[in-house]
Amino acid sequence: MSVTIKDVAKKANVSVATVSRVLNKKSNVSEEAIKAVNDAVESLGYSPNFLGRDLRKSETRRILAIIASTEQSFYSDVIRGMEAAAYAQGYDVLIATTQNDPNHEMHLLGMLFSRAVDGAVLLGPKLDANTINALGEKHNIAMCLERLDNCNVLTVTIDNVKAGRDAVNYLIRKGHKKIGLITTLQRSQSSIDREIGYKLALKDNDIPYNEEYVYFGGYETEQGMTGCEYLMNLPSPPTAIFAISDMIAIGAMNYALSKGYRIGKDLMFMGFDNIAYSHMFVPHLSTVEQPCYAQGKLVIEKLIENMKAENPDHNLYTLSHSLVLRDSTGD
Amino acid sequence: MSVTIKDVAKKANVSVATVSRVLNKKSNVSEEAIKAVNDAVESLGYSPNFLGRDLRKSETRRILAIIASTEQSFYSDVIRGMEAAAYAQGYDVLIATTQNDPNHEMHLLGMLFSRAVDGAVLLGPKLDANTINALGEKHNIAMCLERLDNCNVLTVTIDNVKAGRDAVNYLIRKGHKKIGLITTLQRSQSSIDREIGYKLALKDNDIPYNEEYVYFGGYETEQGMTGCEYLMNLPSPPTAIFAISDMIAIGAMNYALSKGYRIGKDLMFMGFDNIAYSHMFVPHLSTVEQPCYAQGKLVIEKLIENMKAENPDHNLYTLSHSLVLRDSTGD
DNA sequence: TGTCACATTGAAAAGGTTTTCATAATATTG
DNA sequence: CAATATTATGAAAACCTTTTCAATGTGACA
Repeated sequence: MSVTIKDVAKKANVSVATVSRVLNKKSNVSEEAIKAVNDAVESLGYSPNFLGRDLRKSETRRILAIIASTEQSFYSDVIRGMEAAAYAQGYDVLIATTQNDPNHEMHLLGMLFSRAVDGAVLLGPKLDANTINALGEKHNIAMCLERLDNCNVLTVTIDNVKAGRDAVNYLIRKGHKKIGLITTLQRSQSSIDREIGYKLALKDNDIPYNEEYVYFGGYETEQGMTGCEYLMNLPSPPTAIFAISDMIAIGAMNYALSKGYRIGKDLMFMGFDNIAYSHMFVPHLSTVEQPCYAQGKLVIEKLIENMKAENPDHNLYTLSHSLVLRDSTGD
Repeated sequence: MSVTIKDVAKKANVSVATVSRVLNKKSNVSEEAIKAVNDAVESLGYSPNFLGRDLRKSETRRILAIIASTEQSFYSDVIRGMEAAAYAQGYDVLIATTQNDPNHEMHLLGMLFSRAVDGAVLLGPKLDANTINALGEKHNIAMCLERLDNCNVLTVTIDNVKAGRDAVNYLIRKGHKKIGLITTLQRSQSSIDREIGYKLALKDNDIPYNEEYVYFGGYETEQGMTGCEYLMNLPSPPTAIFAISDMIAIGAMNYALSKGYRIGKDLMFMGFDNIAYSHMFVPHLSTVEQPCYAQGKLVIEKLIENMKAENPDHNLYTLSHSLVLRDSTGD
């Protein structure tokens, strides 16, 4: 049916071994044979069957990146970083989405167990730490952007506790004492960590923690609006709000705008992620920026190292974040 | 090294053929054997090697979606649709990005030629129509969201000419005669088509086409700002602006806001795509909505049909769009 | 001339599955 | 009871590569 290495061999009047050698640019093959093979490949329109090749080599040179969905545009820089690192070493990166379904996440990891890919990177897993630990024992798994408590699988992330702490400390330094937090009900470790950072910053400044100031919503802008509405309708509303993502912060600002609050003066906002839109909104949003590209690049480099290593590296790597200050904090 | 079907067979005291039958839920195998095999699989932690399986079956049940990058968040609904259709038939969808590099696009298509996937969907190809036509002759390729002139490859899209025409006609119906267009220098067929629609709408209403009113920029919000600045500094500036994407429109509105134009009154805006942010901005953006999920779903259904078909379907399927009217057109 | 090193080559094994084919055992039919 | 289906099974072929191993041919060297 479709043209195989045998057909090429026949046409070029050489053995399949020689064809393989030419195709893989091995030494010890005559100029003559090289030409004959290349001509045959060309004229037959042959492309090697990766399934046969990969089976024989038991290696695919493909890495699977598993993400919840492609909606969060800030994943795109992480993926660019992953691709750059992978491509530099002759690997391809494939992306698959779980739509937040842990079962589907497990299904996708099946591609790893069944050797359809050489490794997998989880960007915000839905599976629990125990499960991932168990899988990490036997397979090439890494995590990126999101760490998991008690998970000894190679991880590249930022220090979300410190990032939250820095963000809130900045608001406090701006003179605020009543600081709202809009976070998510659906707990990812990063949101938990940012919340811890929030509390630590209060403690740093001897401001008592008030659970009324914490709103639990979702990742959508709408829930940012609702969160802001809730906070501003408290008897003693906050004068600054830290949202654990820019999407949420943008929703929150939207509500505040519609109610006539003067953002950056009466009410300050700090987001997280520095997504493209965060400086398109008027007023521009202050936010915490994490090194997306660098995290993606590093996790792939480490993962590929692990593939070759005797003793895989199961460490946690923490890259550094930074504050980006704009209108919403009066900067 | 790793556990194979042979190990399972040995442990279960049956032949590999029987193991395979159990694993693939074939009939004609005794309850006894089923149990023995399942127990062995469990105790050995066996998962079948997909490379062996796929090679033998010459089928992977995987489809590759090739996109420029995951940055454009509106791809996410298309992908959701693709996944739903694929999953319903036991296929997986893998995503790979080209970062707008046609060479990389070709490299990724290599996975199709080399049978690492059963089919590929191009969402906004960077390759030209001739190349894609040639590839489409021999391989299972489809296009989605973006058609290509003179390309006879299965395509699912909307009628971008009509969509542009509808959008601009709406602005005209609102009383505008001086209408700006912000489009992109980098020509995709959809942007060309929307521009054609723009011209047709003018013609529909006997408004002469004025090339001064057309600004060619990029897909970023920044270029939307620049485009708006250019248009509003014309001797006789437009009173309404159609941008071929919401990102651009948001940038444009951002400029207009900063200059104190009253959006929806002095100056109207119409975007394209109905991205999540388009109703988060104040003022809310009027826009053209295309059925992303439905397009993704249909293209996969048709592509899978084609895989089984004698005579593959190379038609163009056009789904319908709609206007979403909000503040920016005074609605 | 004989020996050796080296370059080039092909036959065949290996990688892990599914599937075909033949066989044996059992059940059904007349 | 004989003849025929039916069911359950395993051996081996097939899928397409890469790689090992042995073999051939060539040139260099003594």
